[in-house]
Amino acid sequence: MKLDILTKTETLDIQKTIISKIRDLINAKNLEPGDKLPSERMLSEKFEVTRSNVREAIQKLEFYGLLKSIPQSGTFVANIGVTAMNGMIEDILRLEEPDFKSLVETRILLELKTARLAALRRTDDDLLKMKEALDAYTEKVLNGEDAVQEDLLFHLAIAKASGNSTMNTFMLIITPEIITNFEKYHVCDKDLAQSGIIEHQSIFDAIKDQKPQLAKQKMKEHFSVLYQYCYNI
Amino acid sequence: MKLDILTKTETLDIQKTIISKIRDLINAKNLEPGDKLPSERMLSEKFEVTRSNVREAIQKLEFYGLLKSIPQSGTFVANIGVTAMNGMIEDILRLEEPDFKSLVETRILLELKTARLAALRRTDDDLLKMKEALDAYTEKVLNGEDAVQEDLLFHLAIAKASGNSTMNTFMLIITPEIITNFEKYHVCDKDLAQSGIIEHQSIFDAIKDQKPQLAKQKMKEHFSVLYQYCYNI
DNA sequence: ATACAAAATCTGGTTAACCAATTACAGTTG
DNA sequence: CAACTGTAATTGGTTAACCAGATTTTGTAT
Repeated sequence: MKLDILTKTETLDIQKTIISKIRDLINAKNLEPGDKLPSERMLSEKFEVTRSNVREAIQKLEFYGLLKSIPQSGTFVANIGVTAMNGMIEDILRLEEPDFKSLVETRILLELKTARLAALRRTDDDLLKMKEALDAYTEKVLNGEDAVQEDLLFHLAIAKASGNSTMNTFMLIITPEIITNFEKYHVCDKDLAQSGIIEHQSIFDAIKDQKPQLAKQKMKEHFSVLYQYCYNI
Repeated sequence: MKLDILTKTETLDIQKTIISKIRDLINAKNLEPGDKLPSERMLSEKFEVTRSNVREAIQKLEFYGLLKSIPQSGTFVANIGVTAMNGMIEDILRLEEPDFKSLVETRILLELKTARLAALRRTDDDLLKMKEALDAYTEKVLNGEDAVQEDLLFHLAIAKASGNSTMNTFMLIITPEIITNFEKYHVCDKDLAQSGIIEHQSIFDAIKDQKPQLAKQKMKEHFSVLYQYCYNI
């Protein structure tokens, strides 16, 4: 029986409350970029929460670039004005958990772009890594084994070859969630994997031959089935 | 004079070392999805680091969906096989800090898409919020004041209206970094802001009239100057 | 031998004390 | 009076002890 351990949702609610209180405080005190916030201890006392709670809230705002903590000195308002600060905190507070449709939509957007960029920028080393991932995938499928992981690694190899570190990071962020949802909705079939070999090969060839438009086109075809599927869930 | 406080880079290096040791351990013990890792205390002893260090490393791997901590029970390998696990950890370890070019490239990709989606999906409430942001921006510019924040909030309002929570989150993540770099490289001029009024209005109208292709086109024109600029840095 | 119950142990999470660097200020000196 | 210096208070970060729930082990009765 649960007694006093807070659930993840409750913890998140506390965090959101603290964040909005920090926003109110910044507005009330008219703090501008570079100004110092009250210390963590004072905030925890003022808000009647633990210092850990305050720290987590600050770290979240730091992740979104709104605050900046400096050791043995204090926490400061980042170089963003109050207007943007208020707007962004509002957005952060209202952020929903990503739904499957939104994930797939974003993945396709990113993958079409990374395929195109990879065709333009891939190094020989990138090509080698992609070939390895492609071969591993092909072998698994031909053996009739599950190849979801190898599929995924081939796509991540393309993202890396795109030379865009931001898109690479974003792909890494959404990939595990995509996998989880794939398994939940049983998206991947064996016959899909079979046709996947040819499609992957086509994408690889286009990138190898440095044909950006073709690479994008082949990636689009690769996703066409998935796209339809996800819009019907 | 610095004595024994570690810099942020050193802390990050320790974290990367721990992450790769966790990967080695998973491989050595052939841990599969659902299997339990040794406790944080054991790991900290085995790796000869503090438990805090181990916790941070685990939390990072949890962020990327590779591990899952359950209170009073243990840390478990997520539902991702060893192959994908190894590949993703390799990618995570090699992740670079995002460069400005990569940020702008990604922003443009996202904004073209969110503009299009917003034209398709915007609610009346979305439209109202966008109008408010647009008016605030216009007023500032006409008064000859700096309007970077209002500019940004208009774009974030579009991202929200796109109805895609993942893209919305990604926009929030890159926005502060974009601002910082804008200020560093002095990207925004006053005359840019002037022409920005007309461009923003065009984008807004297209979204209001639910013309996705036009919205995308107007957004593209809005970014054309920026695009050229950033590729010359 | 088996089923069940109770206690000891182990777990991730939380908290409060502690750390060293910074900062503010009072005191001192020229 | 100004510049400097040493000391005390303040800061975010770190650590070790603690918490309560989960797990395993042990003991007991059937």
